[in-house]
Amino acid sequence: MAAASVHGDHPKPAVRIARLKALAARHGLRMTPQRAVLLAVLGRMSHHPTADELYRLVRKVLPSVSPATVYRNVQTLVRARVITTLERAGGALRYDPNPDEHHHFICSRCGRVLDVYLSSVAYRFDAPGSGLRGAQIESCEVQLRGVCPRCRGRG
Amino acid sequence: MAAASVHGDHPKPAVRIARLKALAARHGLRMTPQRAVLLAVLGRMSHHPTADELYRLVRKVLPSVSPATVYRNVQTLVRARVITTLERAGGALRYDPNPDEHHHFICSRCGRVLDVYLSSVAYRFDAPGSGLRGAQIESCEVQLRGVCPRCRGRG
DNA sequence: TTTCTTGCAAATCGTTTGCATCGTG
DNA sequence: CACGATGCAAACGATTTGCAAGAAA
Repeated sequence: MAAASVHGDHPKPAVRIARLKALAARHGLRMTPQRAVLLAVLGRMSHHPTADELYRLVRKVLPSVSPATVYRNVQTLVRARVITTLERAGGALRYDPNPDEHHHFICSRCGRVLDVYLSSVAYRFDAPGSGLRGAQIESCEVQLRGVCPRCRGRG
Repeated sequence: MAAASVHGDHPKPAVRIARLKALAARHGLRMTPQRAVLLAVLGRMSHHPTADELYRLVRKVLPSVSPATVYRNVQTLVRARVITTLERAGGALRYDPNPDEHHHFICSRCGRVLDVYLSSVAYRFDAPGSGLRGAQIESCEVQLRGVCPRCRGRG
């Protein structure tokens, strides 16, 4: 679990965009102008946009793009594991363009979601017999909740 | 973090319903017939229903109940911290009637969500300077993902 | 030239709201 | 009796779909 890269400052947009495009290509996705712009937008993004947010950003570059195209494309990208969806209920679906393994912190005051890098996560089952005997566990995501630095600063 | 109760088998419905009603009363919620039935339905439930699912169940007992009433009531119950919402993106919002502290396992094959009881969760920040310095962390939920026992049995 | 993508418009799904009425505390 | 709760119906936002035309590979 957890990689060895330097966190806190992310790679440059150009690098991230190239990574996303490479991932997309590897999965046999055709590189249309719409998709290229979408990936460029995603690669420049450090937060967790909704599909509609992405649509509006793509439209700035390709004014004739259709919402359906963006909505379909983000789904395609999720299916191809180029990006992921944020597991946050309520409101519009949010996407996560950060391909590095990470966890999330949700501010209970302002709702912001911050990426969190944990170098080790350990847990123990309370009652080993519960309901998971025989399950195959593949991944583990931690959601921390609390008050973000910005909100704390304001009292 | 984590309590000392026996898990794996849940308390009887009658006990759980009483607990939910007590919680509701403590928050000054009026006990209408609709709300009583909703709580009874919730207390009998071991999975994570959508509001619509709850509506259909309540309607079996109170055929004239309105969807709006059920939708409003589940929200009210969440606000009063009688139940919680499941942090699962996509599709309809799901509610969690289990008032004990617990975590979740999501089956990547069938989508089922199982309650998981962990007696200890430990983690360490990778880069202490990241973006959380100054944040106040209040809770930590773990989402495990993998293949559930039932799906594994089927290959 | 085959197959994946797009744009458009309509449809759908889940959820919320305004408002007059009702009933619990 | 006051205020919270209900039912109804309409409104709403987010997302999905069918389909014909267009363009990557």
